[in-house]
Amino acid sequence: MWLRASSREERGGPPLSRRRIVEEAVALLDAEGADRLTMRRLAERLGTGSTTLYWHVKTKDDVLDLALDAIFAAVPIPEDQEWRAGVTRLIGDWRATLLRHPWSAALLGRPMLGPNVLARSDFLYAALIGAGVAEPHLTAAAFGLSNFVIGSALMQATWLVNADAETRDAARDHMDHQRDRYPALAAHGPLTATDDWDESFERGLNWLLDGVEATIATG
Amino acid sequence: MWLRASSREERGGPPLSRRRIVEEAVALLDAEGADRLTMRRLAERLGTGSTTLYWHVKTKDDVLDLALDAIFAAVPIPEDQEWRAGVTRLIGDWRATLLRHPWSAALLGRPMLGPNVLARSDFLYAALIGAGVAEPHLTAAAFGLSNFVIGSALMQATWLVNADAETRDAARDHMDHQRDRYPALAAHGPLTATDDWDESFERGLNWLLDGVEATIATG
DNA sequence: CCTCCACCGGATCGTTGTTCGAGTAACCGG
DNA sequence: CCGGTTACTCGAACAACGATCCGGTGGAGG
Repeated sequence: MWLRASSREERGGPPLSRRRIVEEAVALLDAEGADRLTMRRLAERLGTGSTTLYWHVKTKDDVLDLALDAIFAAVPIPEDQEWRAGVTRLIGDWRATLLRHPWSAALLGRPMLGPNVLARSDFLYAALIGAGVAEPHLTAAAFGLSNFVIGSALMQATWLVNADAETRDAARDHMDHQRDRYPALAAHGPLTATDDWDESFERGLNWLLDGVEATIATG
Repeated sequence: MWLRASSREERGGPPLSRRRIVEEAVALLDAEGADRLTMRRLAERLGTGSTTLYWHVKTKDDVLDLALDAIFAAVPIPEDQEWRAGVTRLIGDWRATLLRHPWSAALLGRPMLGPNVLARSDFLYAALIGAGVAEPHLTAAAFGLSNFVIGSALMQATWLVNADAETRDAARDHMDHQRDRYPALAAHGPLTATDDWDESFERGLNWLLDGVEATIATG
């Protein structure tokens, strides 16, 4: 009796569930990064055996897909009346969430079909339609805005979060030593400490929104 | 003598070199995708033992970094006089190369410091500077254009190349069954067969370029 | 002929995702 | 109260991976 398998309390809290697995996966990813996420390590944090996870989840990729969608729950769906304010807020929060979980940038190359992502994409389309954006501008606008925020977050996460200071310094030295080969890049490129990611993002976003807005009147 | 280790001809052509390894890695990635690239399989295609590769290359990540940079050799550095034509051509060829090697999209999350990438980034900065774009618009323009093409290629590679038809159909069904939950998305979103990736890309790119151009006169 | 050194690869280690099958606890109709 | 079904757990094991160790091998130079 007393030698039997550990009770629930000893294993740490509530029973295992897909929900708990995803929660802990996000926490693990936030704390240690993408390459440290292992089914065994994840199970250990949950106080269970590693193979137990496969009852609730089909593969590790499922865990990643679920974790990726889960973080977008933190992106509020705007309620602004003015379309541009709403879209700006959505894209900004979208980017902030991606940067708050830098491991997510590396996962953007997989189909995002979770409910949180779909709901926010639906808002984007609805906001643009409501603003009077029609095809073929509509698809271009939705794609352009999504792709812009994805690319921005991916690039920034790569350099400012995922890359350690050692890598950044090495990159700086690497460019300094080849200053004559890449003159414009060395003088004005990134890593020159004069760049402001947030401001650059906002400018680019406004260029896109200006272009979208210009298509409304003219059709 | 005749029973000794295989001669060079039997092992397949020229001696091993970092150059040949990268060439074969790109060929393997093109043919079978990113998850099928293995040091053992790569060595097999080269007619050598797997551990031999580690003499020419430090880790597998090095192979990926080298392969990623290698494909950008196919992006010509434009010689247009007009800055906008040159930038448009560069970004377009950049995108075409990423889509021709769909595995590259998943690797965009790692620092790109290879000579081919740096040379083309340098051209982008030089073209913008030559056009009269000054800070803070310069960084925003270079970032915006790069991030836009990266995001676009990543998204398109995800859906049209990496995802098999089965996944695409499943996604379509998934959205059809939830048409009431995501009305705008189901009616106008991607995968509705009315979307034209190339045209959408061009429109978004022109919105960005219009915005950049507008900053030249006003400063 | 000998020595050195760039280059090669078999054996091996530790780790990973995933499967198999034997378990156990809780519930349910009788 | 009981027999059996269902939901869930997990140790052992497998195949494949990236990487290292260390003993080779062959050609160039003295």
